[in-house]
Amino acid sequence: MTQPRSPLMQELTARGFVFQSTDPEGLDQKLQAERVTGYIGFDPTGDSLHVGHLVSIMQLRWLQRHGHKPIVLLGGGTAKIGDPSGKDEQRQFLSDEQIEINKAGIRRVFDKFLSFGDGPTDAILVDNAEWLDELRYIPFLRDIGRHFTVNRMLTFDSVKSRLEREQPLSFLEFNYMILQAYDFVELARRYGCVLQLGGSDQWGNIVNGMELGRRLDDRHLFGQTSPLITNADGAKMGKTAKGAVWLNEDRLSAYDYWQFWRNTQDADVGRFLRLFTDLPLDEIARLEALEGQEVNDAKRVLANAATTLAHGPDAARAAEETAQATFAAGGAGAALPTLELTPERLAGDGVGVLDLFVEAGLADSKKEVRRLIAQNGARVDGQPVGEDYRLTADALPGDGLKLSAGKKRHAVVRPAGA
RNA sequence: GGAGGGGUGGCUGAGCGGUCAAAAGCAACGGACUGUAAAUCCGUCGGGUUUCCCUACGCAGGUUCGAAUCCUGCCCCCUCCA
Repeated sequence: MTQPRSPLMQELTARGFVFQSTDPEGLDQKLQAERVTGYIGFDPTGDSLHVGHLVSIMQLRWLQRHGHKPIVLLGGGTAKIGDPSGKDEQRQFLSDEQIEINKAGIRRVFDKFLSFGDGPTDAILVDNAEWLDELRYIPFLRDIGRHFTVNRMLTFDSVKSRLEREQPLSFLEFNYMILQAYDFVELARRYGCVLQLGGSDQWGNIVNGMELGRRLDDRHLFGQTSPLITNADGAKMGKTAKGAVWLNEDRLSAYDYWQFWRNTQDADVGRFLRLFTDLPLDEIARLEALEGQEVNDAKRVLANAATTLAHGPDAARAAEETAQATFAAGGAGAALPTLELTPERLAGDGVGVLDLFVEAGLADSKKEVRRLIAQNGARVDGQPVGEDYRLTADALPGDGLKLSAGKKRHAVVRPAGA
């Protein structure tokens, strides 16, 4: 492929967002010639998005920053069906109420990354339930269904893999790709949208939409996918002990989010800086070249930049200060999870370690605390404690004590009201 | 509809009357080494009022001193035949 000339394509290519493209040259030319409207679809199957979605989110952000118009398409309609490409199990049906809750949560995430409004490059959020819920079956089959051959549909990976593994594929799910293809056409008609982005698993769906647009309206639509992002171990990124790394503050604190990025493996730092921050490429190149202990500086920059995007500069700064106070100075930072204990609880014998650690969220069960203690991993104010340790009122200063489970997990206990 | 195979801990997957809270691997957690990295090594890995008790091998019963293991019924999945 020749070097792209449009700023957007240069940016996306240099940062590693581009995997496959239906017509790279054509898209590049169009991007130079005019303002392009592009979209990515998100299924509102959860009330937040996680770092796995970040590659898509960042692409929409770049689209907007380079003067084009992003559409966030929420699959309120398709969420009722479930994308068969995922796993073997059929998708759970979501209630309408749940879908509304999820849409609101997702909208909150996008508010951080895009600017919405009525202007020409302002992002808009659209729900495909708007047109899918009203579809009439026979007209849809006649107008849209005629353009799909089952023969072809059977060759798409999402379907093929199901069939090959002899996993059931319901007719309901079989329709997903048609509806997604139809979404693209509908967005093209309503908003002049000509570009669909997505993960590499969406290639088939994207191509379908593009072709449907050509057959139905003689439109030239473009599609482009991004690579599946794994970490240097080859594991899908964004999985931690507690599950997904959420972008909503109420699912994952800004401090934990910051820590997630701070703990990036050395080998991933450069790639992640390019994908998940807005930092200039030459700056990233400099950070990427750091070696040995100095890569920690790059990780801190990564954590700050990524946290600023998702939670704002204040939260990022607070997270960094807490990390600094906790790890470098061995103290306790303000953003650590905090357990408050009432005077009543602290009276007399006080609170035992087992309860203390469980309540502080550092262990899931008392047994786990026992295990921690047996392995010397449970510390109060930096000192290893035994199973018989009890926290009493006079042992708890007003500014609290630091509880630690292992070297990385910390919390603070303090008297209530202090 | 008929015949056969199977449902085990977060996942993969052994066990097929007692010594089974259930091998092994992965994941996870703690420790050592480091740089809040990776790799490596050691340890842990259902819960509790912890020499004992509770819950657990698809669900519900039964046989037995004793069942993840045997029997009956039900649910679900797979294969072959129709």
